[in-house]
Amino acid sequence: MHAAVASAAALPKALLFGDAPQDRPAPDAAPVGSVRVLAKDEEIFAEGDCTAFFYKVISGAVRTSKLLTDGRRQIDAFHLAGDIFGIEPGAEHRFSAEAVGPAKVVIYRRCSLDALASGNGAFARQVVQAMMRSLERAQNHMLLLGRKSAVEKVATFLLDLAARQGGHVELPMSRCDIADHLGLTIETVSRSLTQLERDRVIEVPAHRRTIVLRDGAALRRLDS
Amino acid sequence: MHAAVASAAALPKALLFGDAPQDRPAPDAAPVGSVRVLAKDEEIFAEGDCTAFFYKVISGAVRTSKLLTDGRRQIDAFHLAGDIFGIEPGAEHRFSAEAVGPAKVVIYRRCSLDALASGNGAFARQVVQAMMRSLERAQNHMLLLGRKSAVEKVATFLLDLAARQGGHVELPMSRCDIADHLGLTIETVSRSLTQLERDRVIEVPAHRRTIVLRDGAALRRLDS
DNA sequence: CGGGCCGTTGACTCTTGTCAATCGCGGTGG
DNA sequence: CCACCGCGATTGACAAGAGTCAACGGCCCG
Repeated sequence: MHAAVASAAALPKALLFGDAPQDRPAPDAAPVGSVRVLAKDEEIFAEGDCTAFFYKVISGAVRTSKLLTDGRRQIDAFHLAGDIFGIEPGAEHRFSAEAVGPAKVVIYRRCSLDALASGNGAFARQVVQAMMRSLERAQNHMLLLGRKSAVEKVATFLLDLAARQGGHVELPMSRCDIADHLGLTIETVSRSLTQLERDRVIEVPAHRRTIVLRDGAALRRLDS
Repeated sequence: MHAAVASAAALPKALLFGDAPQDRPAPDAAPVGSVRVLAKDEEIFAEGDCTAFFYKVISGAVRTSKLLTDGRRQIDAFHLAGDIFGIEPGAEHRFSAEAVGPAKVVIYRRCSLDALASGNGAFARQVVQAMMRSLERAQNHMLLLGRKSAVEKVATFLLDLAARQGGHVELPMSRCDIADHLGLTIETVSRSLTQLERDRVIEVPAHRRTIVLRDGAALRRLDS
């Protein structure tokens, strides 16, 4: 069984019990730039919601993911402080987004996107760049998903996180989230970390949420 | 022509041959580009090449792919007639592109992309939409790569191709290309097709480059 | 103290990859 | 015309990597 199903309890309640439409931000409720404070696993938007807004992470981490009908989940990306997410081409979100832990996001009206058409502002450029970065990340991620082994996937993931966090690695997400991001199971993620630890490439202190990169060169070799 | 194909072709035409040429400022928006005729496997650009141009397929098919250092390849997408490819965020291509078989492409200068920053309305919007489509495809593909079984991958691939070709499936690419697109090996692709054939879901005439979809419902079930 | 999570580990299974043989087709040259 | 060759695709036997199922340990929190 896949990780996502195994840990049904960890999935947002909204997913399991259905989500009353009024639970979600009403299309006109949020002014540009308002902040929303989120609890762990709280849903920001669901697959199929209309794309009235997009978001920027202030603190914490957010995951965007898709589901197959049988519950298998693919996390597209983790978004950390400063990242923009939720920009989509169509009228409906094709991903759902939830807070990984307690988090804060700023909400922007999607129509700000139309500034692209008329706007030469710095903001428009920033939004377009965010989109391009998403695309770039998606492309790299496809290579990872389609062609890398479990250990390589984990190594790439750690290096990526280290680069985005400034050298150290503090995992804001669960093994289940990591597994769904890398197209693996939680057991395989765990075993890969154990193997990297055995090979003295990383160290994983007892809390298991911090990772010390011991041999960056070895990691980069795995990253190809 | 079926709706799906018409809409796929409509975007590029609007983008590049817009019916209101006068609202595009001339000098650095793309002049209708020169045509390049390509032989099978001929390279259009390589990973690392600078992104001076982007392209539209006139005929044939083009693949964009990435390589790991050990030679494993992930094909990002196949681009058919009417498709635009080669738009990238950075100064260098992070993919290589080659013709799948004999093909023709139109070449456009990339500098038209800079229209984004200076805010030329219609053109900018459409380029952004093309980018968003790439992103959408990338995202769907990640789900496929990370979470679908071999048979499911092949089923999805066939349905996608059928939608883009107007209902029938004529494979312009080799099993090897398909395998690299789906994150499989050629043997597994072949076995999956054989299994679908055994289950009377598809038929594969002797040339092995045409596929008849016999049980679309079954395919869609596999597609989830 | 007890229960629920989360993560790790072990034993086993199974899908997919690997390696190798074969088939069939199309082109080529005797 | 036909034998030969090369390439792409298929098939089979086997190996291996990852998934599944299950047990366990630590930690937090009531």
